[in-house]
Amino acid sequence: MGYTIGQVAKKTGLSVHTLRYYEKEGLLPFIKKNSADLRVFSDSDLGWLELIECLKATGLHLKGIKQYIDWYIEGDSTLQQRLDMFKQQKIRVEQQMAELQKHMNKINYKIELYTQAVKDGTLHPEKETA
Amino acid sequence: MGYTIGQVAKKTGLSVHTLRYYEKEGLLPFIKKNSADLRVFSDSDLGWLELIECLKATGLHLKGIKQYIDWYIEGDSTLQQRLDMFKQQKIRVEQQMAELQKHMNKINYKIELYTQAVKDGTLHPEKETA
DNA sequence: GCTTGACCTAGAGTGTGCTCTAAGTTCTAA
DNA sequence: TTAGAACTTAGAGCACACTCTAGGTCAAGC
Repeated sequence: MGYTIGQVAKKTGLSVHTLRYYEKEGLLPFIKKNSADLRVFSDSDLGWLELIECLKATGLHLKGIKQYIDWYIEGDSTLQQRLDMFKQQKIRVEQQMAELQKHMNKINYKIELYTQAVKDGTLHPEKETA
Repeated sequence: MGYTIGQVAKKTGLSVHTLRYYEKEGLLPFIKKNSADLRVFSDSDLGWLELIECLKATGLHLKGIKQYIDWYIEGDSTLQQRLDMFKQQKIRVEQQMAELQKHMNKINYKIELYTQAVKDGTLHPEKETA
């Protein structure tokens, strides 16, 4: 229930530099410091890091994540904005999934093409535009 | 069957700057120049741009895309490398899809949470780590 | 013949997200 | 009590992928 920055770095795969950078950017406003001025991460902070990772991986920039956290801090008056943000993010993820499926189809086609080409020892039809 | 850089920019949504940059980086080695030194893009070049987009969107850096194009230029002796690259890329896309599904689940949970919170006018349980 | 617009090259500048360095403090353990 | 590891801040540096600027060419239309 209390982790050092090094422990959190190991747990999350982020570097200690990145964790400090996130804090500086206002993405981790709930971290405490102990008497020796060392950061003490709680389980809740780990939860925030997971959420940051989720929003980042789905295309939100740190600025957008900060906006969400600022809304969170502001309290119940921003519930609608936060809901809207998640709804917007859901739409993005759906688009990303559709895009990814299209890319997968193209890659599968290439794998077929090149599997045959390796068998033949040559790539004949050059269907690069497929 | 012959497009100016401006026409290709409109078609693809890339800027003319980006297209020139891609060429400079060796990603478009098949583009011709006409007598006035203007680039002439062919349909095949548009196909290459689609492939570049596909590889970029699935996590390959321009350097990796260049590697593929260099292999392509090198000819049949690199068929196996190119096949391996596409297989590797397929694995990446599968991972990305799984990740994206996890993120979608988290976002859906948040949408439920905040939909209820907006109804209630307040967010009680603070299940940020869910 | 002159303006406009699209193109050209070379190279500088920008935004994002880290990543590292320097100089210093604090804790642990031999 | 002293070495070493882990932490601190402030700020510089870096990689990537653009993005823009300056200065110039060229073709078409008024």
